[in-house]
Amino acid sequence: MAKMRSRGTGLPTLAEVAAKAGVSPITASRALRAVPSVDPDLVERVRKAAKLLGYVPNPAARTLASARSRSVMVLIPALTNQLFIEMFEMIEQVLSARGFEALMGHYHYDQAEEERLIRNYLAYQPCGILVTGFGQSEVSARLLADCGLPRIHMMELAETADVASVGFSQEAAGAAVARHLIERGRRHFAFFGAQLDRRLLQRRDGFQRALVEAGFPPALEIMTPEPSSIALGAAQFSALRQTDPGIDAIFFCNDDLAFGASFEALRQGVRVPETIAFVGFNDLPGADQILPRLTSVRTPRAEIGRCAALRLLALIEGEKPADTRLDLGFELIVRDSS
Amino acid sequence: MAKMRSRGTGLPTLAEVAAKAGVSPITASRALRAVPSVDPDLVERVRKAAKLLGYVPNPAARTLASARSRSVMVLIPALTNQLFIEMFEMIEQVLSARGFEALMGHYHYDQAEEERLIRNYLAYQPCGILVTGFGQSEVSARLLADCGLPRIHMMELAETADVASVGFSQEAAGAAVARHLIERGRRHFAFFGAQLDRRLLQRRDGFQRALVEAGFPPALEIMTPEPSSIALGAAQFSALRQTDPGIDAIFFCNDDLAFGASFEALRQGVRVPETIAFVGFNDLPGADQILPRLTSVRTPRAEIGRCAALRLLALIEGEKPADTRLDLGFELIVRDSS
DNA sequence: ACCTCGTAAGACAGCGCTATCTCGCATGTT
DNA sequence: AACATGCGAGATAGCGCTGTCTTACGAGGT
Repeated sequence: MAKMRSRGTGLPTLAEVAAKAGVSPITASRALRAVPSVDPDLVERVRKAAKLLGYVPNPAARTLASARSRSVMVLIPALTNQLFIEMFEMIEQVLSARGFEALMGHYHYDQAEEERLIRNYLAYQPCGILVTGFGQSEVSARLLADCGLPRIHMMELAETADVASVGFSQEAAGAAVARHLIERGRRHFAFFGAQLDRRLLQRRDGFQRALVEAGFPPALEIMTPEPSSIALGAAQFSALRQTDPGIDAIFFCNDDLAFGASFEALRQGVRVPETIAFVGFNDLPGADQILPRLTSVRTPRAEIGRCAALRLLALIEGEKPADTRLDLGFELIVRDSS
Repeated sequence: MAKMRSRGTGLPTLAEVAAKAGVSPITASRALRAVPSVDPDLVERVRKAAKLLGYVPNPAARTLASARSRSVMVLIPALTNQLFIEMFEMIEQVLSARGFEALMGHYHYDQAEEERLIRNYLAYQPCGILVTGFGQSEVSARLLADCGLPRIHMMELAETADVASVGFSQEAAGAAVARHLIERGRRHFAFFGAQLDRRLLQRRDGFQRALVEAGFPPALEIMTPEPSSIALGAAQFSALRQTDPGIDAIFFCNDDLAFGASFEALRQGVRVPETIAFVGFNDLPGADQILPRLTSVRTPRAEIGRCAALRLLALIEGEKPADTRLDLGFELIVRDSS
């Protein structure tokens, strides 16, 4: 019995479970993996033995033997944006309900870091990939394509039909904001951007295009590559009031910028929406509480996470993808700030 | 050479690297792990070959062979509190700089979920554990103790010297807030709590004790087990104004509650700090921007993450722990709200 | 009664790596 | 010169599990 010593962690091995159930290790393995060709009675016995011993399969051994883990690589630009947390939590929930795990990595909106992450996580032999958007470096894109793993891009919609994507049209969202502000009688527009990732630029493009199509000059762009934050929004707004007091509507690329600007407006006594209208993006918690309550674009991040995870699991299980593009839309939530 | 086929992911194996460098696999393994007894020239050659081929070690094989991974289990109550994100990012940074990885799990402040997580992650054979606080279930505590892995508790300080901890005194922080409010001439206190985890209760205890010691009656406690949020803070404050208009100082267990209350106060025309003083906790982003700028307790979460990770790595490398308790303190940031 | 066939259970090997033991060689000692 | 010593490099085995092949056995056909 020396061969059946427990693992260092104190967890039992499959062999011990098999011995307890009076079957061979292979049968125990099959029973626990729900391989169909096992006698239901034996399955029951093995299950019971496993539960009794507190058996947890060794994922390292499993991965090594099968050349495939039960983990899904999930790549997220940053953890500091609540947006991605909400998306990720849904992904995790769907995966764990089906016995999969999320191997989550975040790269601070940095392509090089994303590339390192992909390389590292590929070594874990994940069974699928969920990745945010399409802004990868060329090397990253090739790594993702060459590994041949099922993969779904989230938050953005693919331009071609050969890649699966779940998200919404960032451009359409930007355009919707423009139309709303025009409808409210605004004439002098600004766009506030930070971080400057791909999706933000798409929103801006949609916003500008809609303005131009309606006969307005393009909006003033206040852009910075630094991360979006409340303090930054306040500073940007303060600066704008100095340089361009005529602006009567601002579209913020993210709610936190809008929050900061709202605080600054209150401080300076600038009246929102009378003097200037604010529209945020994402409808983060607090948008419905701040003064004035913020008009914002509600993005379906949780639903994106859920659908992307479900579709990925379908691909992993060998299903043929029906639609490769899933547009979950967005919703403009009009509140007091516009 | 059939034995040297690449892995399914397209990544090369150690054997391929070794062949390229003209050494045995075992020497390549040692060279890449920086085992001292290898000729520097060979190390160089192996390194070069590995780089050329884009070699990434297979963590499953490594873990299986050595019965120990390079992963550290990191347990966090929730991802929705920016506090823990900041702590986690520091942990990750320290770990990855030393070639370790974080195996992060969050349990929605739920003991049962935490227990499941521990069991699952133990199967990954991590080399150490970073865990938030001391509020584990008995089973979890036993699992953690029995696995014999180096472990450090974060955010809270241990009561006994046999467990390592890095944090600050939540009680002392609560007491400091009480003293500050008393000093500001406040007389009628309330404590707003949500989530009701251990650390929150410690803060409350410190707050109440300091009030009583100064001769005041204990503060009115507005507590709910639901998660802390901006909307909740607004609702709690609104309710309090109805039931207890005489309260002239509130200590919020987390800044988001204070944010919500600040919005509601603005909406209702309740003057802060003239009519009522607000003190938050954690000094989250935005506390310095909101109206009025919020007095809050700045907690050293990033530093806690950094120190905890460094100390854990020291333990993993076999060092004897000097201090088992590391108190990183806190700072009361007095702003306009009190 | 004989054979085929399908199904359930086991045997076997091996995933990619590292712990451990072994060996060869250069160095130092008397 | 004979021997002990140390050190760098290789050989060997095995981590815990699963893919694949093999075997045992009962059912069904003639």
